[in-house]
Amino acid sequence: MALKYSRQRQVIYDFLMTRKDHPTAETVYQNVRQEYPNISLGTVYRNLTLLADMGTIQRLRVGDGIDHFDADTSEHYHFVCSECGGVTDLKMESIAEILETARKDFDGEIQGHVTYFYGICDKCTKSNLLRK
Amino acid sequence: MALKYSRQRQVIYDFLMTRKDHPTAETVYQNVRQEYPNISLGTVYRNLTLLADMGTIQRLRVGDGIDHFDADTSEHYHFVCSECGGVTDLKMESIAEILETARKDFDGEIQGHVTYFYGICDKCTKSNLLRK
DNA sequence: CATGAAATCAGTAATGATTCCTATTTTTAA
DNA sequence: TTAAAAATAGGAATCATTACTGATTTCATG
Repeated sequence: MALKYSRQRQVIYDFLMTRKDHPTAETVYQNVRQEYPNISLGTVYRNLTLLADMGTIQRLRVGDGIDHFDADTSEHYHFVCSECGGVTDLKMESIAEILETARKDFDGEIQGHVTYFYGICDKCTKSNLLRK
Repeated sequence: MALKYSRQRQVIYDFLMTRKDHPTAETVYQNVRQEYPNISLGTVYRNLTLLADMGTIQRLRVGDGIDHFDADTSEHYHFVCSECGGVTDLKMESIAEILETARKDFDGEIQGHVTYFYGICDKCTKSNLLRK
């Protein structure tokens, strides 16, 4: 039960901290494999889940059916590009007040909310212009 | 390309309209099968996707890895119980203003947002009390 | 430092939701 | 009535993720 150190977990976490694009488990695997050639995909999944359960990292579910991971656990929001599928950070003031709005007329305990925004990212908008 | 009537699609949509608990494809299948015994699961998936693409129904992704469907396409929010996994409607005033908040400092076009709330539903809270 | 129980691992098989494929059936415009 | 287009049933395939297993690593304790 007690957590023991593991080189693999360290490498996975270190890698995730270098990225701001919220990679998937597969992407983490492909990258970590560069310096740790025989790490297994199962180990990547297990450790990402472990880290997420501990609250050390965040698991993002943005509707594309694939889990994304984020080493930044501070309150912030995400934007998903409908064209390239990229997931980026969205710096904005807190919208935590929507919790109060939701609680107004609801029986049951509202503990939190998940919000993400979607549209077309800057990069895709620009490359679309070039294409015309 | 042109849409043709299909009895199966009709039955699927009719069933979905009777439910307010946002069933999954599997649940739709199990129920529709009662009155239409040899409908196939693939047909249910195909039609739910078709209806969602047309905007006739809504596809909900609430983080449990299974798609839920809702015949109510009006603006409203959803609550997911962390205990029983149930998805229920949440009557609350519009929080569409968070789009403006998000647009303030973002390069790229924000078209919409997905928000759902989570916690413990009334039913689970009450049955938890009984258990103590 | 040695050691052994617990944790972790690599590799692979299994799972589960969803999509794809194909031969057959249904719909519908002409 | 008929034939092209759309839809279907049934089953195979896909893909992200989880589970299993025997080997390896970690680390508290002697």
